[in-house]
Amino acid sequence: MRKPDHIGREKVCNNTNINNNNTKEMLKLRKGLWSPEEDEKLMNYMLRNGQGCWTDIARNAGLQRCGKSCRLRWINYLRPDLKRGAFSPQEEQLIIHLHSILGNRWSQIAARLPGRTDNEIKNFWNSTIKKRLKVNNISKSSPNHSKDNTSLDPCRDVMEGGMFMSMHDHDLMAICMESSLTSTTTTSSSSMHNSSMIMKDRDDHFGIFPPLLQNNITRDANAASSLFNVSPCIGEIGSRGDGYGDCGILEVPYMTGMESDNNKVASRVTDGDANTNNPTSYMFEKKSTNFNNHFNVDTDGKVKVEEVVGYENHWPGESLKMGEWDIEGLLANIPSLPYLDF
DNA sequence: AACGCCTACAACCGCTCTGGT
DNA sequence: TACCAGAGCGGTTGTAGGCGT
Repeated sequence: MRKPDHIGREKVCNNTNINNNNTKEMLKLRKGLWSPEEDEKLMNYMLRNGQGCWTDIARNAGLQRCGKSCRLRWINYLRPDLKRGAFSPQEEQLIIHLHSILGNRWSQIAARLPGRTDNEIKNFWNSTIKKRLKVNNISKSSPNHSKDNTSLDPCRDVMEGGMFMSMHDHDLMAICMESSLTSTTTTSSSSMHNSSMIMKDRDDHFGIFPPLLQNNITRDANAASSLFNVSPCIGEIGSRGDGYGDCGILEVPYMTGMESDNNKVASRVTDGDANTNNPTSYMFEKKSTNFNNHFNVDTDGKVKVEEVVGYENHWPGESLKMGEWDIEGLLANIPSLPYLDF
């Protein structure tokens, strides 16, 4: 990409961490691109001495760089365990998947992609994935497509456009699951491409959780099922008569606690319909004692969403922040993570 | 060939967090 | 408890190189 700045720019490093008494030293600190010589110095020092105080490393390695700059260079470029090159499709999907759960927590996402750095992932997201999703959304939002008045439904737009909206960081969340299928639909797996699982908070902020991408629906749905402690399925979601109905959205008023919350509705996509082996059926199971308040199980055993329900374990005004979630715990249980073949 | 626009990504910047005193 | 320094994080910027005209 950019050529190394061999000449070197000697500027004052604005690192606020630098002791103000070291003004003379600061004036010598270089900024900008690293030269091969600097890389070699830092690499050699790190391999000999290992990681320590970055300010000391910068000084002891004979680098006219601030510790912060050295740290960044090591982490993002020099580290021996870095995996160079383009992101594989698997990595890409995992990034999308994790981003739907973690948001812009690049370091946490990077921690689950061996050999990749947060900076790399962040750049990849901002330059490639974000744009691609935007393009997808625009192409799906053509006049012909949007003349359907249900397009006013943000959930539908988000899902059909394949666009990702960041999940609101706080408030209660509902989970929506979209399927272009109905119980009577017979489809190939390709018909599931636009299926998404949406999280919605009470302010109608939506976020996909997780995004169900082409050819990955089973995997992602399994991830979701793991997060929500899913048990065997008993029915297939149908539709309801309101704005969400056409796309078969399941709305669950509150999701929390993940493992022990009795008030959640399990959801899952299975490899086969319980009756028909339809490979693309959404299956739901009652996890709540209030299940029948929210869903009707008809004579065919099909589940229909009837109404939004109250709260068993959490009163309506109670808010929950993403930060309070046990993200580590959640991610530890995602069965789809091992699919990455590193 | 020259020019301009676009993209990818390295690096910077500013902020928060954390641990030590 | 307050303060400080270092580490770490996420957002943003700058620019080399690719690509189209």
